[in-house]
Amino acid sequence: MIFDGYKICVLSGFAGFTKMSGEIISKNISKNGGTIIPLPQARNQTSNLTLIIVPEQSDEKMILKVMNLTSLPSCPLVSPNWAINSTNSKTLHDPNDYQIKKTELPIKRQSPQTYQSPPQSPFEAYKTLPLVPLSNSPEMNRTQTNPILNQNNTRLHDDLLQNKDKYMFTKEQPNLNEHITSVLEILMENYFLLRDRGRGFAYRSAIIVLKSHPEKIICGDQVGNLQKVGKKIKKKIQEILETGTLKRVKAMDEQSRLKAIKEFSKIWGVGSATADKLFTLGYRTLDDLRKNIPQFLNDNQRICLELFDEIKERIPREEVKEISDQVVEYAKLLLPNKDIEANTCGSYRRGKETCGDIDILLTFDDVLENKLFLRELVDYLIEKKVVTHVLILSENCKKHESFTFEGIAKKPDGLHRRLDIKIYPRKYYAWALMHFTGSANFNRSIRLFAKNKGLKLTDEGLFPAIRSHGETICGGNLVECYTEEDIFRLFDMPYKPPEQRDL
DNA sequence: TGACAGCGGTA
DNA sequence: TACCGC
DNA sequence: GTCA
Ligand SMILES: O=c1ccn([C@H]2C[C@H](O)[C@@H](COP(=O)(O)OP(=O)(O)OP(=O)(O)O)O2)c(=O)[nH]1
Ligand SMILES: [Mg+2]
Repeated sequence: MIFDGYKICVLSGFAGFTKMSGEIISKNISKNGGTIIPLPQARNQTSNLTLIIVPEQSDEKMILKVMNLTSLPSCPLVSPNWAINSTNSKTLHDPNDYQIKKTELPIKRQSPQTYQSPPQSPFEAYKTLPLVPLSNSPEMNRTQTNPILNQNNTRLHDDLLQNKDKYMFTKEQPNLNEHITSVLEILMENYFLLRDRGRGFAYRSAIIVLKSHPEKIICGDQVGNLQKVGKKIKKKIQEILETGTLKRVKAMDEQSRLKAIKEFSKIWGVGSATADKLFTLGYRTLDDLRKNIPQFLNDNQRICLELFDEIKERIPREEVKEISDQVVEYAKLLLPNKDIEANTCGSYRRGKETCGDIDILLTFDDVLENKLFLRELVDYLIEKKVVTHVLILSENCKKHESFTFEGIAKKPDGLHRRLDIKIYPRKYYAWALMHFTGSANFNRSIRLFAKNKGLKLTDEGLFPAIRSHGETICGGNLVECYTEEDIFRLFDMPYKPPEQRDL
């Protein structure tokens, strides 16, 4: 193990080095024999540390502030690239070559290890092979396995680790038009709440286009002929650029009906229709609801009203990981002989600092033979006081292949948090991972792309879509994919890391 | 003038 | 089918 | 609201 004996503290979350990157590096160091010392402990025993990994762009002042120390520790400060390159090449690189500060290292230069050619990731191997072209041609509806994807890769992996170097430092392609989309999003939400689905869809489509636009729009004529942005929306953009807001939004803010509906619909299980009904019954605020709980609210809606103040809070990334780790630990305890692949998805996987909920994907073989597993896991989590409420516990009734839990969990002294667990058999891993990583708008976008090619993309695969009057009659699986890269390749698209799927 | 992603659960 | 949420 |  290349990092054997190394005690390393990883500082992240500043100077352009994200916490997610820090987590990935830490995970890799542990996997390769190193010991990660968390910051709180590291503070008290800096002399015990072999080295500290700090952001490439950090300086002394920032590091002192993050570590809450008055003077720099004696151990070397090393760039994350040291760990990345070492793990990638499976040889220990000399930390001296990666020092952030020029202080001489007490570490002695290691003699180079016996050379091993770095094992190519399956994805790398595909790179040199010809792409399988997509087409609408009728041959497509034959169930066929892609010979390229079929070659060697049956091993699942946490692609977060596999692709770390691909995106850890890749420049994010952030939404350059947030100044516009943030306003349009309010409009979109309002229209959906008012059940004006037409305008809701219109703004949603335009927002997706604007968020993907590689250029910041600062003047009206830059809009040009962006898809889905027609005369009316162009005018709205113009107004936003001039005034920073929209008269239409201001006017809507005055509507007491909309204001109340918006409030009510934040409760899990309460949508626009129920919210509207509540308003008609005379309710105006959440407190009105709490004082006099409407009879027609079901159990789940009541639970989520009760816990509203806690559930509404966003969850710090660290806590998402803690609860995930708990859930996964119990899952593995329950099926000790299974090789369970666990991924925390949703906004967590996309690298967000805070998340609306916790989305856990569990994958293993023979899900069908373990129909009762999710039920057992949930019972176990309830017993262990991790899960406090069950909202939905279901098995995919038609085929009994995938399973979903939606509920509420918390850590011992923590707030109540929304928790989703999904279980899929291995053959759906890549599709389910992509689905559950989102974002929802990213899914809409790529699914529409597939649809326009005569295909149907779901959490279970890519299928030929033979449609008659909106009905979809589909044949078998189009192609097996084992990694998200495989899926992007199928679409002939460059791989997009999760953090760039934030549409 | 229909579609705007595609799916499962609940009532 | 309407509604709701992932 | 926008597009095919
Ligand atoms: O309408 C939806 C909602 C969700 N998803 C997928 C993508 C999404 O990323 C994932 C998890 O859903 P969630 O509602 O938790 O969204 P999130 O992206 O994790 O954001 P948040 O931070 O609000 O949880 O499920 C969809 O495909 N369609
Ligand atoms: Mg989520």
